[in-house]
Amino acid sequence: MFQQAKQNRIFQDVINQIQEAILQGRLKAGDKLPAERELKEMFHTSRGTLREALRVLEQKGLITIKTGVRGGAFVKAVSTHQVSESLDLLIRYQKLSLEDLAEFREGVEGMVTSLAAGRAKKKDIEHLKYLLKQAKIHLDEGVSHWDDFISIDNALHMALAHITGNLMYQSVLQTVHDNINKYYDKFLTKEEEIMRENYRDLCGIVEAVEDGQAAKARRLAQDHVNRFNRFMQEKEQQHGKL
Amino acid sequence: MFQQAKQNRIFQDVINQIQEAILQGRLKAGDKLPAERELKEMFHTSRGTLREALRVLEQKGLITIKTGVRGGAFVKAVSTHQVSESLDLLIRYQKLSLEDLAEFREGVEGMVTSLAAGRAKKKDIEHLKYLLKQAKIHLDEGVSHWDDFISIDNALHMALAHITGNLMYQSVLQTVHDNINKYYDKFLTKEEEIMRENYRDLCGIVEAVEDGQAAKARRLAQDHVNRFNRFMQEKEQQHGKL
DNA sequence: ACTATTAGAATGGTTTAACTATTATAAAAA
DNA sequence: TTTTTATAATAGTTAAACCATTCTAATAGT
Repeated sequence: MFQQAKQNRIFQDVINQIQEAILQGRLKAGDKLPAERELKEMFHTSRGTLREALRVLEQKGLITIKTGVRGGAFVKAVSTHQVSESLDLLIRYQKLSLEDLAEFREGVEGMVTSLAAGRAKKKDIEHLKYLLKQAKIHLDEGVSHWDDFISIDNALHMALAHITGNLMYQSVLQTVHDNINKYYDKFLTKEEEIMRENYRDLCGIVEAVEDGQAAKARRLAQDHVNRFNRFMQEKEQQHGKL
Repeated sequence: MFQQAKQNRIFQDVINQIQEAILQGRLKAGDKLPAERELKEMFHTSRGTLREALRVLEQKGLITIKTGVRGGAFVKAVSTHQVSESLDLLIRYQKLSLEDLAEFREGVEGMVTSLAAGRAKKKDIEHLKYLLKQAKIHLDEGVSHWDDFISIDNALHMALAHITGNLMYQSVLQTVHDNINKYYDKFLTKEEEIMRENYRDLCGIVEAVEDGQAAKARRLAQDHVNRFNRFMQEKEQQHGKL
């Protein structure tokens, strides 16, 4: 039920105090914390203990530390980076399979696209079509522009997440993309036919979103992601276990 | 493109070496690392620097540290805990609105329940029915057992996530529950009628899962969560902005 | 012989004081 | 005006000691 209160650890108390200050907005992104030698006085602790606390806060993604004059600990804008990193650890430690991540992505993209279909404004549709145009350009340039094409594909999915107006979907989708893209790179063969198929998918999705057809948009998005996933899993099996 | 190579930081090198040993399986869960005073010799570094590295590894969830004789740094089984923790941090930092969180939960519960409907084994169904029985008991005990009822409700949703066999859904749903329950506590009026309605929902969901009706299960789960969310948002508006 | 107490040792937690490395800025030189 | 150089502020590292916690084994009491 409860976690053991290890309050004997001074550095933990320092971590808590600084973290709370950041989460409550008393310290804002970009703010500079006092120098270590000042902080140590403020917390009535030693420099070593203080530095252990700073290391943890750095690892949590709450601060960055720069050396040199005018250096020090600076408050960071918390981003999805730490979530991605811990997810990456899970995958590398083989607690989480690529299949699970892919299945999760399929579900999330489906929901996102379906919500976007109900909320897209005229300006949003324009932006989606702009991205489609970019995708077409890279498609016409052929398989050498595969990477450009893929990044437009990702941008389009993130644009859909943005249209939902729901930050949670945006963060989660960003994290999933960060992690799964590494494997796409490893397991996806770069063929022009695949680019072509995916381009057709994207056109269909944007059309359904424009027409407000939520169910259709969801289905298309899931199929789209699913095709990617199938290609990848075939390749993965050919490679054998890693 | 590339991250700056801050290899001037010795503790980072220590972190990398120990982390790699864990990820490659040279160090297994439960293994005990040498004592600080030995490790410091092995890495040709000072105890302070070594301890900064251990703090980071601890924060990453790769080791735990115990004091006293026979204490030390023990390799942990990597779990979803860190993903949840960093996601939690992101949610709190972004001050994610109740509406966004609730909408996201609705989607995720829908997907989870739908997947579970396609995968539930006989034993899983038995467990779900056991939970239903518990819920019924708390329901009959009346509104004084509201908290017990809610925790069974949560357990049932997590059980469904477990049935999917997909760790990603499990950790994400756990995080969402942890965060949204704070609001439920604050904004949900504890009425017997609400308990009764929710119990009916749960029965319907389990039935649909048992019959393998994925689409129906999804709809019921979404409606179920949606009713909770509506109740809560009405209350929130009565309270005014927080 | 069994149990309760106590002392010791292994281990992480903290402190202090010094030294090293990095870097922005200001002073000096070209 | 530009380039170089010196300075000072800052994080990074080291070493040695001491404190706090906890397991284990020796001891004492029954």
